[in-house]
Amino acid sequence: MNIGEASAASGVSAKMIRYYEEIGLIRPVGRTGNNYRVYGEEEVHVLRFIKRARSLGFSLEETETLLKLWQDKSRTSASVKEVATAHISDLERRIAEMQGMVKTLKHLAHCCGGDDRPSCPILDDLAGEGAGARQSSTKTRQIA
Amino acid sequence: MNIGEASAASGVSAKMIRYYEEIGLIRPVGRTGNNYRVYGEEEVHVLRFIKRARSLGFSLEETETLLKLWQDKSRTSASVKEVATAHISDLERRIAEMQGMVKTLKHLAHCCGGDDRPSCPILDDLAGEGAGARQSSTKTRQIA
DNA sequence: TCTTGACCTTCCCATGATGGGAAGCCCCAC
DNA sequence: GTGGGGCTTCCCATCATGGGAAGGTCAAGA
Repeated sequence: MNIGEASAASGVSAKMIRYYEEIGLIRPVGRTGNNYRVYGEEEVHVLRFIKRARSLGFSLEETETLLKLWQDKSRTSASVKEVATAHISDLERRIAEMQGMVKTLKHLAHCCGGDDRPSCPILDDLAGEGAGARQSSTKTRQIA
Repeated sequence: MNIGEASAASGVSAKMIRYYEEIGLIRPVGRTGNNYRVYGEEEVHVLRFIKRARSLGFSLEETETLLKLWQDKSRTSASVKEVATAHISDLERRIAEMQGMVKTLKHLAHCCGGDDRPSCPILDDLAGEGAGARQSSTKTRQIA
């Protein structure tokens, strides 16, 4: 299987497959006489694992950890769960941060006429001249 | 005011102030005889505006747009609101994406014993061998 | 057989926003 | 005058991904 076929079979771009090999996330595969990389079902399986981990928001570093745990038959499920729960916490932290932004922005947008006049509470807030918006704004500031 | 004082007064690091100047987000300020940048209250006000916009998640490009609108006395509040609502939509899309990840991950973590045994539904899912988890997984895949 | 197009290879560059750090100049206080 | 801290510019790193150039290779069709 060429890199293009492995890419199609795994959903990982050829560019990324080479990159993953370069950074040591996956092992270098064999080459044909013309220097083309050759992939088998096992390599595609690994690539799909990576793809799936990435789609769940795991970083490449976390993905590497998970990949090693996957291949380590003597792992404990606790060690895997630990990686997952840490990632969940990180996601939830970022979600809360963004929700704080949304809350503030929605309030400001709600207060903004959205008409032809220049007067705008959104800009007033950004300029530090916000009247009542400073309440949730301060909260957002603390988060960010 | 030196760049260090402007940094302290605005909350923007000196490094970033120089960077913002370099990319044209803020105008180059005057220099003293020893080539030090000199800032006044107005520049600090602009820096605080940027800081606040960044803390609400606006990109530097969006921040530049907002900054220009702020300085354009003939702007319409509608144009400002448009930038804000587009950003809200973007935030909400990213939040939903991450919430999908969290949902899937929590389900998997819930199914994982987290004990000394190697059997792990989390790894099974990543490996594409998930039994029931494929339900919400598929959803996450569509989002990501 | 020759050409053409679609592969593959490596290498360099760009993104977005920020930080780290080196080398060198400058100023103030002691 | 010396030391420490501030300023300057310049280069590099992050994280994951894509774009594109230059060159080799293969397969199919004229």
